[in-house]
Amino acid sequence: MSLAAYYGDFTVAAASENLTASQGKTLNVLRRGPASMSALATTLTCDASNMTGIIDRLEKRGLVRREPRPSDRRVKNVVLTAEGERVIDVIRGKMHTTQAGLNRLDEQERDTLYTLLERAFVPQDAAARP
Amino acid sequence: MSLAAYYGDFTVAAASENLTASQGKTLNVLRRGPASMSALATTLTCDASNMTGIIDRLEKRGLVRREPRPSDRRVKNVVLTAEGERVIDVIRGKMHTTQAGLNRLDEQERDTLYTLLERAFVPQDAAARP
DNA sequence: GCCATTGCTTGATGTTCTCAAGCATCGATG
DNA sequence: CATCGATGCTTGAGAACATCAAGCAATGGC
Repeated sequence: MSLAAYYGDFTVAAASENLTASQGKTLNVLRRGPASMSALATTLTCDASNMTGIIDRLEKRGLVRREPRPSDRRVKNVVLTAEGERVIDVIRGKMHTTQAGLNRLDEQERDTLYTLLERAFVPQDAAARP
Repeated sequence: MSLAAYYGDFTVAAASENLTASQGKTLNVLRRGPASMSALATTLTCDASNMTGIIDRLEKRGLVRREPRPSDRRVKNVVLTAEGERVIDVIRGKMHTTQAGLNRLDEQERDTLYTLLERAFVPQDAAARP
């Protein structure tokens, strides 16, 4: 199935940087900007207690940083470090299959695809380009 | 990101039937017909030893059956049981978000979307309709 | 100040995932 | 045939992931 191809590819690319799929997805979400633990959990549709462990491991490797949010001291803002940014860029660059797949379409077709996906699946949020 | 929405939805639907995402994906693949352990592992981009455990648990719940392949006694063919078919149908029916998203497109747009996805991501296989 | 709510963490339990190792079968080659 | 490399699956160990219940700290309304 089409979408599985995308995720399989992402998993392989993430693994090449010694990251699990969940860690890769988390970095990918953080590319858009800092987010609280609960916001990450919501986006990745998992329990908040789950994010604690994932962020723990990413932080231990210096890819991510927990910062307090002054306006609400309960909240931890998770931020990509420079190294984290580098790693997620490398991963995205390595997604050969997806890139090759998208290259099979011309520019106008790619635009159409993105527009349709956006309308179908993203009610609230800006579209992310695979 | 658009594709994450699809999988989040699938995860929730699978959980409502007390299945994990991996178990749900496995049943979903088997909808197309029986497959060997290694074929499943390839499709789901994971290790063969991984499938053993997943199929073990699905089999214990009667959703799936291992059958020997007479032409090659090393191979185990994994087959959906009637109950397994019922469960995966329920799950697919529960994917409200995806359904609602696709309903936001008219028929011609859906066709375009499927065609583009197919051309971009599925070189070898028939297209699967989400 | 009280108290329900929210945000995050901890601990327990089961599942997933990967790797290395193992056993059985197959197919080809001598 | 007999052997031997390759293939299909399983097992076991160790890490990560997932979910739930419980807990603590901070918040905001009363």
